Formats: sequence, C-alpha cells, structure tokens
Amino acid sequence: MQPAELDRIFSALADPTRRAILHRLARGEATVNALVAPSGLRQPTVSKHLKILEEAGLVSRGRAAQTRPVRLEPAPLKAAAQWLGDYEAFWNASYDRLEAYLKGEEA
Amino acid sequence: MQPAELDRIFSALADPTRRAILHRLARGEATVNALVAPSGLRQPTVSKHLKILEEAGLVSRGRAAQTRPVRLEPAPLKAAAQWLGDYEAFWNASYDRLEAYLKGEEA
DNA sequence: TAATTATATAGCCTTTTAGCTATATAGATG
DNA sequence: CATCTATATAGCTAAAAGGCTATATAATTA
Repeated sequence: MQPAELDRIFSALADPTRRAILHRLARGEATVNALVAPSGLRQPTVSKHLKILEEAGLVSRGRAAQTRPVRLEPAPLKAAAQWLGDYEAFWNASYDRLEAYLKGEEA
Repeated sequence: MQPAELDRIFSALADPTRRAILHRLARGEATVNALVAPSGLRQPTVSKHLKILEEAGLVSRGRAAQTRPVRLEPAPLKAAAQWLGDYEAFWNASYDRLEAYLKGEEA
C-alpha cells in the first residue's frame, strides 16, 4: 500500500456527500440518477464525486443499457480499517499489538 | 457524531505527513521540534499540521517548560474505525451485521 | 434517423489546503 | 533584564476541491 493510496481513500471518505453515497450503495448498486435524487446536488457534481470514489477504488462502474450502475468496492475500506487497526491497541489500553507493529516497522 | 466530526477526522488522516506524525506519536509523546526534524518540512508547516490534527481531536497538547508536548488521542481513530466497521460485512462476505445496521439507520 | 434519456466532460468561480518566510510570544537562563 | 530556545501566528502563493451551467456523448426508442 503506497501512501498515495491511503491519501486518496481517506480523502474520499472525508466528504459527507461521498460517505452518504457509500452508505446508499451498501444497500445495493445504484444508477447515477438514483444517487443524484436525494443529494440536493446537480448531476455533474455527483458524477465528480463518483469519479473521486472510483479513483480511490471505493466504487466500480458497470454498464446496463444507457445506465452506468455504481457499486461499492470494499477493498479500500478494508485497507483503511487495517491502517486504523494498528492503533487499536491505544483505545483498548492493551499495547502489545501496537508495540509489535512498531517494532516490525522500524526496519 | 456530527458528520463534520468525521469530515475533520478523515480529512486529517488523508495527509501522509499527518499520518507519519501519528505513527511517531504512537511511540510516545513528542515535542514539535522532534516532529519537525525527520519531516523535511519547516517548523511552522508542522505546527499547522498539528493544529489540524488537534482540531480533529487526534492529538492533544501539554506544557513542559517552553515545550508543548504532543500526544496521540485515540478516540477519533476509534470513531473512524467504527464508521468503517459498519462496512466490515462487505469484505467479510457476511452481510448480517451490515443489514442490521442499515435497518436501524432507516428511521 | 430523430428524439429522448442517462451520464460525462469542459470550463468557471470561490474556498480551502499546503507549503513558505518573517515575525511574535512564552518560558528558561545567563 | 537580556537573550536564547521552542512554538505560534500572520500573511503570501500555488494548487486542489467542490459547487455550478452549458454542452457533449452513448445507448434506447419512436
């Protein structure tokens, strides 16, 4: 995992519109228009958000007639969760795992 | 958790310099200068990053002589991990937990 | 093939971000 | 009290982000 990858993932997740899109997609894939409707934003604006999500690997696009269904791709979410997981020891007050991680990292 | 809070947290985590600072702080608190040294950045630049981390709640500041030691605050990391955790079902191919979450959310 | 529908792209504007230099402030020490 | 050390703040610049309108493209349908 290059840092730039986490940059894009966390940066994509930093926007509430994009998190809302992901939340909606958790219920199943959706067309662009289906995502525009509840957003209060214009279609091109949503398309821009989708591009950012796609570049972060968080969604992928299909093709169905003249529609481009969007679906959630969990891998980057997992990557982000794993990054955060390295700090889990901190909020669990059990430092063993973190220490092990840091020790391995010092190479 | 207001959305703005997650905005600030994810946005703070989107920068590699800031993630590196958190990584360093996982080994224990550090002065500003100790964080500047390996960063390749100027001191005011690092202070700015620290302000962003602080506003996201990810670090807190102490006072020791003319030094302002920085320490890691895990709560926002936990909050971010919990948000991601709602999607865990997706990468675990076990949708039960996610469905339960979404059902609860529809209110 | 013309018209309609769904989506993407171009281009504009304003705000934010990330870096910098210069300078101010707070506390320690000669 | 003068100075030095650590850190913060002000203010600048360039680039990126996030919104918009107008328009282009792709696929469907009359």
